[in-house]
Amino acid sequence: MKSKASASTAADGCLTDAIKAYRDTGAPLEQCPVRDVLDQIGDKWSTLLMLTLAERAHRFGDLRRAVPDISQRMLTQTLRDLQRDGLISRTVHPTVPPSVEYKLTTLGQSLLEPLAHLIRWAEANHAAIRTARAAFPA
Amino acid sequence: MKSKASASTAADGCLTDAIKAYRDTGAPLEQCPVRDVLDQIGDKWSTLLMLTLAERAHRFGDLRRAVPDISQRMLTQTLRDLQRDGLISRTVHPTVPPSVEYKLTTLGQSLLEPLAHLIRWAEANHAAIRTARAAFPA
DNA sequence: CGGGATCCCTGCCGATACTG
DNA sequence: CAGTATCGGCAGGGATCCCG
Repeated sequence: MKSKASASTAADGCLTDAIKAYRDTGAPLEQCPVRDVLDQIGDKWSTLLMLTLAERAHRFGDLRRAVPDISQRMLTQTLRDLQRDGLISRTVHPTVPPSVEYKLTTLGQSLLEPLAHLIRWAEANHAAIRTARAAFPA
Repeated sequence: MKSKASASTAADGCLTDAIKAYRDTGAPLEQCPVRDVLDQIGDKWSTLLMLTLAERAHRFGDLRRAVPDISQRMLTQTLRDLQRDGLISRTVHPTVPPSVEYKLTTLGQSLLEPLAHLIRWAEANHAAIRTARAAFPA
């Protein structure tokens, strides 16, 4: 990595290496890990549910109450997608009425750490973004 | 923060605090910093362009070549949105033919650091995700 | 309680053509 | 070269109803 004497950490150089290295493989761009992961966590609800489950395991109804503005269709679907990718586990307790518990898997918990950085950045810089946005001409 | 003796870092506790603290303010959920930022970087091209610009400043055509599968409509639009949020700068050189240079702002560069964590996670765990995905019943 | 099935609409995004 | 303008598909996602 060429030194750039910038204020940031080692982030600069490493970032695009990932993309370029992948591009050089000739593999279809759609399978790029960065794109694949970002597609998943970039949807409307995944991250929010991950954060909610980071707190503690939740039942279906708990999640609805924790994220009031999600439709149960999207709740079901997002949970299934997260489970499909191995980020959360789904446990059915054969009680009556049924009870289903969702919790993060080890893989899902490992995602929390990079997410935490992003969230801290969001909180720290949200004001700056909103300011820039307001100052921008229509 | 209650100790949980989990394997992860201090991530767990801090994460949801952000959401909950915001929820408690009674402010509209739509203005939650986490949601707002995620909405922006979660779209199809923003992150990819940020990463490309992390390498070096690019002209419009350079970006098209660097990200081959983006339409010029989305390139224009995504660049404008990123500029609007103060993440990149747009400099027009009054040459003929015109030349426009895009580069990260300081704010944009600061976003690279949390993004780098996410990308490293994506690279490290992409295989696990694909495995889980393949093993999941239709 | 925890979903599945269906209807429908918005807006994201691609393709194409045109301009300074 | 660096855009703008317009059209159109279709997938993301909400609302509602139904079921074990």
